[in-house]
Amino acid sequence: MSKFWLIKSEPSEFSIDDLEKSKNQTTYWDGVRNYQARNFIRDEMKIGDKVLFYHSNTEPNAVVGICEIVKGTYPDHTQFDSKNVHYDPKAEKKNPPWFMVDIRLEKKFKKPVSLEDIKANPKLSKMRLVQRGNRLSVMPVIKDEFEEILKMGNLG
DNA sequence: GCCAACGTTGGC
DNA sequence: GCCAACGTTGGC
Repeated sequence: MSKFWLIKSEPSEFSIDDLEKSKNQTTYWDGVRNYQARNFIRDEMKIGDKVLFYHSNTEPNAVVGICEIVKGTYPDHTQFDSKNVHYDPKAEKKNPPWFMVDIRLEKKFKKPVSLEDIKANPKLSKMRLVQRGNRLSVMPVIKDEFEEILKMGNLG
């Protein structure tokens, strides 16, 4: 039974177009440095899970595509790389704190589903994305919400 | 650019 | 373990 997720990225850092241009339209999802998000990645994300790709801090903020997890959780190598912005000097190789998965682009929305549209849809009012003070870059989404967003993006 | 809402850090 | 100070996220 696969699960559903939403992951955020600032398009200036890594956009869905960057993912589209990546080899095999696949990338590793590095740089998560929040324990709650880490727990989702480490403990719950599985190959075959579906992921909404969300652009944050941009105009418009929107879900821009769907991805699939194609490689399960493994240590995020950037935590050990002192030249990387995500370097964590406290990370120990024997017991790495940070993990990542690989995602592959499945579909890019022709019409992105904007945050505004999501907020306007009562069926989506319980999504963590629209709840107060939410700052998680990785969050679970329930099946009904996932399918509703697909419909809104004309992919249902 | 502002700032609310968090998470993290570190002194005690 | 408390909590003030600080840093970050991310919508607006």
